[in-house]
Amino acid sequence: MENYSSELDGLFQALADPTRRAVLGRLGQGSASISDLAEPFDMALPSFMKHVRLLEESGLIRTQKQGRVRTCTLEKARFAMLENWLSEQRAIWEARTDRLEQLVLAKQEFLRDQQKRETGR
Amino acid sequence: MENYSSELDGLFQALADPTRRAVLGRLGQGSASISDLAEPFDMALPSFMKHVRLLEESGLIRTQKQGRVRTCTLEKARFAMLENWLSEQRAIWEARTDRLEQLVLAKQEFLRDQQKRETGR
DNA sequence: AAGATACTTAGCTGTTGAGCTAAGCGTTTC
DNA sequence: GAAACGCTTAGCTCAACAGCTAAGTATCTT
Repeated sequence: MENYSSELDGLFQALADPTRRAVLGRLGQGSASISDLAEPFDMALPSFMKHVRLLEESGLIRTQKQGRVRTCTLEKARFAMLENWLSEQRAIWEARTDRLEQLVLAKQEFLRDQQKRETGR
Repeated sequence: MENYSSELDGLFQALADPTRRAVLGRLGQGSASISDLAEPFDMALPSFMKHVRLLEESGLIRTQKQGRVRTCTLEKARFAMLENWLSEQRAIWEARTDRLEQLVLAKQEFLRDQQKRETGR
């Protein structure tokens, strides 16, 4: 039962490796079998499989086996979670800007009122 | 001398931890000192410092010390690198769609030509 | 049925990550 | 100048990660 935060953990963790990012790139061009995916990498198959499993656990890919071949597919929808997190961050920055604007506006108002008081108008 | 890929490694690695993401959120509201940042977390200061250092190494924050206080600032520009990577991925997907379209178009053309041959026109 | 193929499991090694405590250092504050 | 403050360093533990080899299983192919 993963919550939002630990899903993000897994997502970013999965992306923090060049092999796995390369696999995602490859899968962006279309589904592929494990050994097709593994071929470009100078790595023992069991090592490569670990990357695939991590990617699957993070939700970035789906896999299914037919006969002796396991086919991997990109789960494009999962990328929305990243966009979403980025938006959240930006929203925080904007909120701060809003607050700054409010401060500035409040100060302007104060100064205007003060001037009214001083000039009697 | 970090290259693009290892910078991404560091970036995603830095984001793959809830404490660090929370710090980024906090810094989105404005700069803060180490101890201000550390206050919400039930963690020894040296442990917390490691997170800060990782964030700084990833380029997501900048820090500077005045007197005994170190102030941390969000490096918003760094987030563009994420957007950029996401765009790259999307571009790959789109390229694939283009190729599919070309296949479909090629097939249509083939069928049209074939029909011409069969009908003699 | 034998052999090749495509993973899969088990288990080991070395490195990195996340946390801790204890103690140190430079800067205020009193 | 002593004490308090705000980090900082050093060094330890435990878990997770990235890689390996060796051997196993299930599915084609011949």
